[in-house]
Amino acid sequence: MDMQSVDAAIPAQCATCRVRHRSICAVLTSEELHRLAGHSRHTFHEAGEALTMESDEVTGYATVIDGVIKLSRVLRDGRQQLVGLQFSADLLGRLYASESPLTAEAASEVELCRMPKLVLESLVGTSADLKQRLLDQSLQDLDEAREWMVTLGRKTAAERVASLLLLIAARSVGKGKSLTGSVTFDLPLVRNDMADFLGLTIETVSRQISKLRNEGTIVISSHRHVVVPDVERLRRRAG
Amino acid sequence: MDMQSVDAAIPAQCATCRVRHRSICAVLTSEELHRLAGHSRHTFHEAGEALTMESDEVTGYATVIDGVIKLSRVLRDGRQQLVGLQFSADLLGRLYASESPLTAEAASEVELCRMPKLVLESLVGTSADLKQRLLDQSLQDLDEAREWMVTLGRKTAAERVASLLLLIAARSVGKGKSLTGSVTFDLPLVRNDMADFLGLTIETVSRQISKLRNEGTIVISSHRHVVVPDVERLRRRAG
DNA sequence: CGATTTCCTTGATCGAAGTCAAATTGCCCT
DNA sequence: AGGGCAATTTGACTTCGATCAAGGAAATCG
Repeated sequence: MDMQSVDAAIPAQCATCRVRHRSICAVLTSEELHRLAGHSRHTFHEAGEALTMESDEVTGYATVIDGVIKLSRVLRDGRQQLVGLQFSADLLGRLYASESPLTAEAASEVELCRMPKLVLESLVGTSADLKQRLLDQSLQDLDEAREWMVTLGRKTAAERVASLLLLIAARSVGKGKSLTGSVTFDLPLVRNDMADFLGLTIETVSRQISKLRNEGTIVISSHRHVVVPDVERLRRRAG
Repeated sequence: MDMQSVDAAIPAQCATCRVRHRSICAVLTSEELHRLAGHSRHTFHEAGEALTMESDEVTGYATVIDGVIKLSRVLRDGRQQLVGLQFSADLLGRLYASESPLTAEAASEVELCRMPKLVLESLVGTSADLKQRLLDQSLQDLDEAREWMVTLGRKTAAERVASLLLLIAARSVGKGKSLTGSVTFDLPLVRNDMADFLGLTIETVSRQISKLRNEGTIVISSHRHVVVPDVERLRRRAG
């Protein structure tokens, strides 16, 4: 078996996929890829579009090709809390749940690769590698959720904002890469979303950003573009 | 193969185990049980004893036989946040981590069934059922962590205390059982632990408990014993 | 059994973040 | 380029929970 034939065996739509080597598809054999690709299709969504509502029946999963997705929960009286962000290559959807425990909403323009619920689930049943990958991913998501519990429970407003900037900075440079020196990125969230992620009000978020800007920890142009001249300094501000 | 011979094949120490049918051991074959039991031993710990420290090297996992364990993270300046509780039958330890991301401390008297890291991990590699079970568990832990993020980010002090009482009440009646009518249980946490779980101070927790007591939502005798005459009413107070 | 320590409650005051209100900025769209 | 709208910033004031302080109830121990 030479490389040529292996490559040829990959579905056409997967061969050009930008997240092919970082998504769950990275652990699938070409045969498994075919099984999945035969039922997959790409969809496009604009910022603000709801992708899944709390308590909705779950009909499928999706890999995030491009864009950022907000995961949130809402209390009966309307108070909202973001509980996670999903970036490029992440898998969207609560595995095995018949109804979604969360609301998923596009924070930016989003491209998804959707697949039917049962197709992915049966693949999990037959591929130990895929199951392992999903286990690793959910353990890491759990670590991140607990880390964020510390932010929500014990940090000041300024520390929370700094923590969020760090989190987004880390994602924007790419998973696994070290975060040092200076970083530049665009915020995928509007102030309101930041407030909902941080358990604060929009006014408090704005004031804390101004404070970080005034003390030189960050430089902001046009509300969305952020420059962090010294990541270590921002990290100290994050508590 | 008759039932007698199957039962006989179970390790002696497992045959009398109180959590045998609820812990990860429930999905193991008798052969796998033997592999595990050969390297397992029970340990006993008193309230307040540290079981694992943040950044400690992880040498093993443990099933909680009896008692309650606090999982926490501490900021450099000493602020502490509980990020989870582990009850009877739960598995203690972050799978695959070489160093613990959390501190684990006994909240009450605790009995553990300890097993070496590599023994469990190799069992996960060979048993699809075990891997599935661990995946299900970590997905559920993630759901709970996110649920708690809502509590920490968006609820008032009174709602947080009510939420914690509900969480403990649900665990005390047993997983999967419905929680309605009236419930009675003992708090496994002192006020200080409650405060650290809720992102509040001990004084605020005490005041909110007094408030819930004065309005008749709960009845408390001797600081630890709680009666909830109407669970639905407590649920409304939890936001 | 009384002494000591730890845990819990309650009161008085303070401060960080929330609320209400009013600019200001930037973006989209003819 | 200008008008309109949504997002953001900033200011004035309020409030909820933190902090500081004291006293009371329970568990622990000699």
